Amino acid sequence: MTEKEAELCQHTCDHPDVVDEVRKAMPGERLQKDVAQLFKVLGDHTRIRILNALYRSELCVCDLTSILGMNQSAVSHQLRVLRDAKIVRSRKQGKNVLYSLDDSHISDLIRLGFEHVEH
Amino acid sequence: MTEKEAELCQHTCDHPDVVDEVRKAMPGERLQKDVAQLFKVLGDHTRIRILNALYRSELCVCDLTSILGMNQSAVSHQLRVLRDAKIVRSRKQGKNVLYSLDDSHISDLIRLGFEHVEH
DNA sequence: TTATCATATGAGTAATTGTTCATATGACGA
DNA sequence: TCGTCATATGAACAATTACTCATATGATAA
Repeated sequence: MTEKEAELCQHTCDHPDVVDEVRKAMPGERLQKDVAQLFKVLGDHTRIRILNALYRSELCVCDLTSILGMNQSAVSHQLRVLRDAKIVRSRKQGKNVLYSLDDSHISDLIRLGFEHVEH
Repeated sequence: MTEKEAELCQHTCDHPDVVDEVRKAMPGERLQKDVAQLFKVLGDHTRIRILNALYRSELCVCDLTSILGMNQSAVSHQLRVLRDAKIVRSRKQGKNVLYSLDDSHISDLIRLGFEHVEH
């Protein structure tokens, strides 16, 4: 739809003032993109399983591989996504790399997600 | 990785007991899939923008089309995704269909998401 | 050093997804 | 009834993504 069409649409609608108000109250695009990105990273079965495991304990890649019953490469790839999103952090310990949740906000988010789904 | 390899991996790792504990404490697969699905639906820029708009007011498709500056078909498609996920609900009013957030849990989730991103 | 183990990563691929275009549905006013 | 408006939906397409395979890195042990 072109901008002109959207404009027209606004005029014909029932609540042009509400629309204007909402438009002004909308958060910035950057912020909304970041939030969408955060949820997108949380929105994957494998990654949710990883986070549930890390919610209980700091674990190495090998532990996670075993817990999830997946191949090590797949787990590492997903850990990278989680690390890039600053949802988990890692530290080296000898040959192993130990992962843990980065932030308590994340646990809250996941908990709330489970609460919602469980009704 | 085969199951046998995963098994082997567990033995070589530093914390086989922790791994066992975590494995037992993991939520059911169904539940984890549902949570991942919920976050996945929230994890899209357009849908987050729709939810932010509806957070302020009940709105018809036309209002949303105008606020987002997108074509009507795209908005309708995303509303369907949100409706299927029971994140928004709709009611008819004459020619229009009015959408609103379905549940306060959802507002909480989104608010938490923004709080996290804003640091 | 060399062999082995834990982890990371690039390429390739199949599946999913968001948007557009065209069209359908269904309600209202003339 | 007819035309118009608001919304919904199917098909097509481009972009993204999760996984696998093969290989690289980097640390430890012999």
